[in-house]
This record gives sequence, structure tokens and C-alpha cells, in this order.
Amino acid sequence: MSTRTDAPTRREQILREAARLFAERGFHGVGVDEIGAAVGISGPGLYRHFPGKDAMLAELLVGISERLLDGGRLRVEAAAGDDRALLAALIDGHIDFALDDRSLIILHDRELDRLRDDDRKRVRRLQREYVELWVSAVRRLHPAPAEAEARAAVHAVFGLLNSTPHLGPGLPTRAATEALLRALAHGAFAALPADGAAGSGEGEPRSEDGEPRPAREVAGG
Amino acid sequence: MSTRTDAPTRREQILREAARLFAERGFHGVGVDEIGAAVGISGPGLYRHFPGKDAMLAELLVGISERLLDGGRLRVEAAAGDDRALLAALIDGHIDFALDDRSLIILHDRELDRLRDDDRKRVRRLQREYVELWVSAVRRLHPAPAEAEARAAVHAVFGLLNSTPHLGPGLPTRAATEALLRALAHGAFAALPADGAAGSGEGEPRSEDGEPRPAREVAGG
DNA sequence: TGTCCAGGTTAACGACCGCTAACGGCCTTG
DNA sequence: CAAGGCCGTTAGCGGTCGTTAACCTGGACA
Repeated sequence: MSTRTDAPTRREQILREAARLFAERGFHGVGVDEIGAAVGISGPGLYRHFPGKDAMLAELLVGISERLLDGGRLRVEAAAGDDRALLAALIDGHIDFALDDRSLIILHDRELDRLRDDDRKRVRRLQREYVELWVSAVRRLHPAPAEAEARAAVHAVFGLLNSTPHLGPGLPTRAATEALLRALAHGAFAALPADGAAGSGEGEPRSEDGEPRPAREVAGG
Repeated sequence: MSTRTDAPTRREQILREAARLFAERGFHGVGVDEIGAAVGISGPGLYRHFPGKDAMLAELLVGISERLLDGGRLRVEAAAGDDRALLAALIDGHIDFALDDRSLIILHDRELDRLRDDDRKRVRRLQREYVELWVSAVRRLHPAPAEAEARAAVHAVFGLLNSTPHLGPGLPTRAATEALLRALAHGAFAALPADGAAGSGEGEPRSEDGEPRPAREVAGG
């Protein structure tokens, strides 16, 4: 039941504004007075809803990690073995998330180290499970030589999809942004080596017969 | 001119450690005492080399932006009109940078807002010029329907390449990481819609390889 | 109507942080 | 040897920040 019809709670207001401010100026760069002012109350009034500033960040990060993982698991079930559809669904879901909750996406990989140890471990575990969902799907589609390579590729595609904050108001419509990110993500995965080591530098389509080439030299030294 | 052979200056030590600490814990999360301790002096001794903490961040960000742009311009000249080689060289150069200076890459898009106004404008201008180098190369190769789309794609690929910090010690060798990132970046660009106005003479037939095209409903408006 | 409590308020405390002040060795130079 | 700049040191100031304390208020309710 995630359908919300009633007005947002004061707690939810605070969380939303805190996420926005943390993403804009960094966790340490935002004072509790600013967060309070953003929701119409002032400073210490926040402590009626949260035990402290850290708790807000923790709840934000745990919440986003859980929602990502839950969404991913749902898609795994819905795909029912169709790995190609699964990867597409994971990509679409992540894009939706990145576009809907830009602030949280920023916090997710930027302010993790500001958490208390147990919270950080919890978030890390959730993130790892989410990544593993992607990794196993990618590996079944693209049997890369090593699991580490698939995992690195997944992280890289996360970086691509999470570039949303830097896009600004570039693209005209949200649908256009979605379509672009989707195409880029699929293109990146499609470049994964299907057999040996990573792809070549200049030949853009992966060559299933070529020897794994060493690193290309940079033009111009 | 810029060839360095002698040992690193105390200034350079400070900058390197400051970059590392800022990247790890955020600009506001690092005290001057920590930076001093990281180079063997303590706290206020830093003020013999920098007018303030802000100045360190400014010098780091301006420096990285200038180096990125200079490197990009060199590659533009070296490519001498070969857009395919140019894009490959830009990608390789950016990968080198992301792998060599992980800390700076993090700071580059994370702590920009902590700068004074004039410094921030300067960095933004340098970043914009660097992006434009990529955008024009990409547009000549892939006549996307809109410049905004090409620019968004470039930002997204930056996000992909800059995912290095999240990779941890995943890949065995640096060469493997380079090759992987290179392949992913090329794959992403290859997925850009190539139709446009068909201004390019050679229609690249790289989409006929059996892979199902990613659902690319280009938002008509 | 009296009581209670959720949800605010302002004042203030203690810790921390960036930065300055004042001082002192060391190395170079004449 | 004397002078002076370079490069450190420690002490401390002023401001900010997270948090707590104490108090206030409007509405729910027996």
C-alpha cells in the first residue's frame, strides 16, 4: 500500500525539505534552523519529530535504499525469468526514481559516510542487495569474464542514470529525458564483452571474434 | 614549462591531502586541523600557504577544470578533423583523469557550490567549455535531434566515467577498468539516435547486430 | 469545565571551527 | 656574527551549530 491520498504529514514535509537542502548544500552545510524554516517552524521544533539531525539523514537514506530494493525485487518477480525484460524493467524503474527523487539520488551516494555505523552498514547492505539484482541479470545476459566486471558496469550505469542532477532543465520533456537515459543505459550494457575481456576502443560494436585488445594508447600522449 | 621533476612542494602536499579529505568527508566535514595533520603540520600552519580553507578548494576546482579543458583542447587539435578519433581520445583522456585523480573528480561535481561567487563562475565557465568540446564532437558523429539531447548524453557519460569512486577495488587491474569504461562509454554514445537530418555522409550500420533496439519512443512533444 | 498532550516557542549551553595573534627556531645572506 | 624571511608552533577569540531546557497554547475529551 503505497498509495497516499491524504495530505503530507509534518514529518514527511520535514524529510522532503531536509532532503532538498542536504542535496543542495551538503549535510554539514545545512543547519537545523534552515530545515525548520523550510517547513514553517523554527529550529528546535524539529526535535518534536526527530531525535536529531542525523536521524533525518538516516531515515532518508534507509528509506530510499529500501524503496529501490523493494522495487527491484518486484521487477525480478514480474519478469519471471525473462532476463532481457528484467534488465529493461530495472533500468526503467531506476530512471523513474532518479527523475522523481533527484535529491535522494544525490544523497544516496554522497552523504552515506555521515551516518552512524549501524545505519551505514544497513544502508550498505540494502545497496549491495540492489546491485546484486542488477549484476545477476546482467551476467545472465552478458556472460562477462568476471563478476567484478559486471558489477563495475552496473555501478557505471548507475552513475550514468544518476547524472540527472547535472542535466539541469536541458531536455524539453520528462519523456525525452527518460527515453535518452534508457537508450544510453541499454547501449552501455550492450557494449559489454560477450566473451573475453572488455571491448575495444575504436570499433564500437563489440566483436565476438576479436582477441581482447590491451588498452589503447591515448592520442597525443 | 609545466614538466615537474622535483619533489612535491608543501603547497602541493596540502592540496593533495585536502582533496582526499574533502572527497572523503565533504568540505564542511573536514577541519583545518585535520588537513594540517595529514601533512605533518598542525592547524594554523596552513595559513602560511593559503589565505584560507576556501582558497584550497578553489585552487583544486579551478585547477582540475583547467586541466580537463586544456587536455580536451589538445586532443581536438591532435584529432585534426577525425571526429571518431576525437571522441575516442576525449573518452580515453577523461578515463585517465578519473582513474588518476579520483578525489578531484568527486570534488568537481560535489563541492562546486561551496566556492565564492567569482570562483564558481570561473569553474562553471571552464566546465561548460569542456562539455562543449564533447558536445560538438558527439553531434558531428550522431546528429541527434536536438543539441540539448547531445549535451544531456555527454553529461550522462560523464556520470558513467566518473563512477570510478564507487568501483572500489573491484577490477583486478587498472587496464581492465580502463577498457571496461571505454567500452561502456562508446556503447552509450552508439545508442544515440542517429537519424536526425541525415546530414552525415556515412550512415553507420551498427544497429543491425540482432540486439533488440531499446524502446526509443522519442517524445514528439 | 478541567486536564492533558501534541506541537510549537525562545533562551541558552557547550562544543567545535576558522582564523588571528604572538612568538620562535632555522637557514640564507652579507 | 647579525638580520631577516620562511615556516612552523600554541593560545585564544568570535561565531556558528546541534541540542536541551523551560515555557506556552489550542484542541480532544472524560
